[in-house]
Amino acid sequence: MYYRSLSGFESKGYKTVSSKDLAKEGKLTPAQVRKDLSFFGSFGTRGLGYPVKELKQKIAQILGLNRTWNVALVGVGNVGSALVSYKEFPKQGFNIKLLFDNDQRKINKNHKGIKVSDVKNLTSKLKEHKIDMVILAVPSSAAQRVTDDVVSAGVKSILNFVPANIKVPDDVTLRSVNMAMELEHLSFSFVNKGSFE
Amino acid sequence: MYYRSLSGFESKGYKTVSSKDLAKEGKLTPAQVRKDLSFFGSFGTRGLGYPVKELKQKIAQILGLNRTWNVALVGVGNVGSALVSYKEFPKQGFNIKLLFDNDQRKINKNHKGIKVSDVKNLTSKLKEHKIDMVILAVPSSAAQRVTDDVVSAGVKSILNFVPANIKVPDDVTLRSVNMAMELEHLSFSFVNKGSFE
DNA sequence: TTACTATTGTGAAATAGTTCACAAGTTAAG
DNA sequence: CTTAACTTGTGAACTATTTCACAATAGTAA
Repeated sequence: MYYRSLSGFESKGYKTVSSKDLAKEGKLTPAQVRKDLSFFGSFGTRGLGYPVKELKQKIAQILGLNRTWNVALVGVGNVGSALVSYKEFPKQGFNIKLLFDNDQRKINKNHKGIKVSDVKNLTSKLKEHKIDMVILAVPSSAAQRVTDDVVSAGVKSILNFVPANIKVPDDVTLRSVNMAMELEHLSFSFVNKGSFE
Repeated sequence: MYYRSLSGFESKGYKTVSSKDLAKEGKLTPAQVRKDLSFFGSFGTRGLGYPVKELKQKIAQILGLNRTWNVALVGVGNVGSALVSYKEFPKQGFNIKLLFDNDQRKINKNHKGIKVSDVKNLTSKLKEHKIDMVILAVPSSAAQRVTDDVVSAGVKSILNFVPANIKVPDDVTLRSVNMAMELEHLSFSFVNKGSFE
């Protein structure tokens, strides 16, 4: 979030920003901002604030955005297709290099300039192309099976869009995005307006 | 998350589950599960556990899943198209009733059985069809403008897929999904493996 | 009935996270 | 040079969340 805010301040021509400025962007307190940043180091100057460019670069380094990542996507359905075209990914150094599906009608066809491979060759191709991260967008029924193959290829980072409870070993980072859950949040807030939240 | 776990236990034929069972599903402690549930009431039986069906129904009620919601989607691009076809939405009672775009080539065409309307008529149509929630999948540059129209139509719940910092009044619930941020999480974990986390 | 095992619900204790408040440093104006 | 306005970095205070631990039951078997 700070990274995105800083990009905004940078394009507005700011040379420095205060913790107060950053706080306003994300509904935080200035103290929170200072504590957050000070966890990683002492980037600001008393009386002046934080240097926008340098802080942005520091955060890029912390987030691992100052390199490129080889990403593979499994499941070229509705969600998968959308992600292939998602422009933010390459902008931040996440390059989708391989696509996989199990549908013969899709295999070997080009999809936004990338040839779709048979998911049967998943493990070998992931190794061969030195893939760092895998995005899962397969049907729920196939999710665990595909995940096991991805793990056996040595991939340590998985972004899961399947609404299923997937198990991975401790040394693998799994992050799940469940769009239905996001709408459930809204309906919860709606129903319980004022009570909890 | 509990709702999803309970669905799983239900289809496996469980009549009751313990806090221990539920904890295993979501990497929580049994104490956490009991505290979470007890916040909303006392649903279990000592010695026995929680009745799966009843607890699931209770959570559905808490989340607002025991009714249907009228949803509109603005921006029928890559992400928007994927969401229109997302099967989990109708399963949980979220029915996409209206689609909007500003591209003349898309307007009045059918998209998965729903006619795409001109975004010019957004406010009036949202009111007319009693829309409860709006999903935003427009380009960043249009996000705030569209949001303002949505708010002025009286919609109180917005799910935003645009990677931009959108402002809404306090009485409107805005939830944002930023897919690039999800990959940043993975790269952060990768780079800082073992250090923080 | 009794003994034993399972399991909830919940105060109390322990951890974790946030905000406060202020010394220390920076800039600008007179 | 002095004063005033800012603003960081960070212990200390405060607030919130999680875990512990145990009384209170429920089920089962002898």
